[in-house]
Amino acid sequence: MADGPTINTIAERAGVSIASVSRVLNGLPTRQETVRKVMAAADELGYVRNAVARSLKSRRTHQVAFAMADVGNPAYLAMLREIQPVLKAAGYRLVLHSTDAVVADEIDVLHSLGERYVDGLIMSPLRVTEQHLEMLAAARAPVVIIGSVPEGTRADNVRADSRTGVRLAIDHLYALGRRRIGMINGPLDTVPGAARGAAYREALADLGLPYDEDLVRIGDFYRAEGGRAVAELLDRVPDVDALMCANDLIALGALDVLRAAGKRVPADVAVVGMDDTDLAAASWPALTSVSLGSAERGKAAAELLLDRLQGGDREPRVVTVPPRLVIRASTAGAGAAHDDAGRTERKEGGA
Amino acid sequence: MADGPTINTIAERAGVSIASVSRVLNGLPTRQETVRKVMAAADELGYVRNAVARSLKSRRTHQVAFAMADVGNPAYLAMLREIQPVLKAAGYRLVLHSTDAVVADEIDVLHSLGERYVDGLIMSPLRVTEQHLEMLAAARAPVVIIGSVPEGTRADNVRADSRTGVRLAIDHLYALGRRRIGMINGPLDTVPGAARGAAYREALADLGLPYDEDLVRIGDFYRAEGGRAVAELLDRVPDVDALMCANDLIALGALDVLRAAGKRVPADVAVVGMDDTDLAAASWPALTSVSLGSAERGKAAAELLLDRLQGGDREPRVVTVPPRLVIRASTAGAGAAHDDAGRTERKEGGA
DNA sequence: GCCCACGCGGTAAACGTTTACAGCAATCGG
DNA sequence: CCGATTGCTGTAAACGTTTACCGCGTGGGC
Repeated sequence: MADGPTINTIAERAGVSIASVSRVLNGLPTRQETVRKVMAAADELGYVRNAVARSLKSRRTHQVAFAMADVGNPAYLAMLREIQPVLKAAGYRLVLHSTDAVVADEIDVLHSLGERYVDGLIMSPLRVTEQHLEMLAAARAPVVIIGSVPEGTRADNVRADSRTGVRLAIDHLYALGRRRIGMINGPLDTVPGAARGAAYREALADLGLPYDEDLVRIGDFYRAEGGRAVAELLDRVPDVDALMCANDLIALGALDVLRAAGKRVPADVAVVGMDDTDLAAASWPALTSVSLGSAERGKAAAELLLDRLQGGDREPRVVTVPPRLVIRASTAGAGAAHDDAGRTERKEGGA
Repeated sequence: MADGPTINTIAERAGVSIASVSRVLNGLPTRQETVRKVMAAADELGYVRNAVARSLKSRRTHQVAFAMADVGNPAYLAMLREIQPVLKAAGYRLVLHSTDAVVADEIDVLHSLGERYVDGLIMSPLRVTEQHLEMLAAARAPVVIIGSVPEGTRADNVRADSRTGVRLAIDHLYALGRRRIGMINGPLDTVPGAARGAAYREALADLGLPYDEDLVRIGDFYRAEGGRAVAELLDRVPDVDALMCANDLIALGALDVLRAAGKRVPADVAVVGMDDTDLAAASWPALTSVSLGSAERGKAAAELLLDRLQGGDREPRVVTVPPRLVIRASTAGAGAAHDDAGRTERKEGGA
């Protein structure tokens, strides 16, 4: 492999100084003749700029990190799908971190910003601890947080509005005549878990429905756990007629268990998921799901970060993406509301 | 933010030379006293090593790139999920490229290896062109290809065996008594498309079934396209009794269309997908699917690359991951073969 | 015909590390 | 008691760029 050509090799071959080579390569004003010679030499040698040396001098890596809680979670993937092209278009590479929602790993990522291998970071922590906030304040590079963060945190922030989202779903169920509406939630010490639980309670209250502890079960944000929680709920409240699930995976678990228990969906029990992932459209019956705009949030986060990287020191900005209820067969009855091809068309929404 | 501390700042503060600081930081033999002073200074200053400068000098970036054809495709995601932790454990960061299966983009990625911002690359091209091979030969860093590559290519290579995979599926359908077995394939100029098409033909021949052009439809590897192709097939061959789909997305499209056409699955038409993605377990009826070991392939690729990065110049190696048929309700009848929790347990297979 | 301005291009320093080499003190063997 | 060895440490050069600065030659204005 012979240790590729450098700017020096070119300079020698073209008979000019390395400064000139650099200038040509960067398109700075240079005499035509010189440009020609340098270009020719570069071509012949198959020269490619060394990104590392460049970064060292220019203090810009043209890399951005995205720390996702879980590579397996389709909601984060939806973000990733949007983030990637935005960054790419702006000439940034994407470094992917998976933190498995482990706080220590997230802190690690924030700490590693000090190594300066990226120009900025997009992060979506499930839990936000005191330590997160400290590290955030001390961060050596701009950070955009996807998810809610306390008032006054000095970081750009993109939020979903799961409160309104849950509200949309409950109203929908209510309008369908459901009155025994259960909730299957994830851990309450997570940001989304807490928000969704509170919103559920609030929505019931506003509709004049009683809050019944037996109707609320806590599991984890995964399919098997969700199923387990549903089984528990069925045990206590056999006549439940609707389930609000804190995400789509839980809802899939709910479908599994309901089917096994001989309940018809939606005739006996209507099911609503959350995040409107690809799985919602793939399942059968297709899941009604509250879209929290994962894609839009990803896009917004990427754009905020780019803006901050290019622009200067504006005040931190908060973007809130409105939720949207996507109605499918799991609530809308036998009409098999065939929304079909999954991704493709959903282009409304977005602030 | 004040321009973070460098090795120089520490040296000054600790009253030693920068060489000593570097030595301490790298754990090279040093007097206890010196170690103490340096560590203290580093701590007080909140020093973090600059990765870029480090890379420049050491010629190692501790980054590896993964170029996936499509961030949306669950098969690639399965790879990603395995690649990420392997790299992380070895101290490498992951740079993610999405090429949208566009040849020019893939070539771009190969070319950019010359920038030396990564130590190696894992790539999974859908098509392999002459240009790919040229660039591969000239690549400035080790590359592992996931997918088949011509004999004699000097690159590590991880393959699926879709030939055997298709065979498993067809044999299964045959054993269930199906004789009018259709195939919905992706483009024939892709590596997997070609392989799967040929394998289908072969499998039929071996079973003594006639090859009927009307039973084969070509679409693309997506859901809507898959559905369209199935509709076409139904039109020509109304009594088709089984469908071999070239991937799970196509199979989902098939389920959509069959349902709309009033065909029962599997009673009237059995459906087999391929790749055994999460979607297969989520759909209803759950899809029988041929696992081509995406996860295993990802893992193997990462391990090959690491080995090459650490070890020296061994001969290129080819790893083939055996396929596995995962039987679910879409072929196995009403028994609703509840394989449930999606990921979690499937731990067999793997070479 | 001089001086100044201007356009180019070269020299060298810097970015923050790692590391070869040399120097120096202390220790050991003879 | 001296030379050689050993154990640490400091100096300086490199890694491959970008860029501030300076010098040179040309052309124009007076």
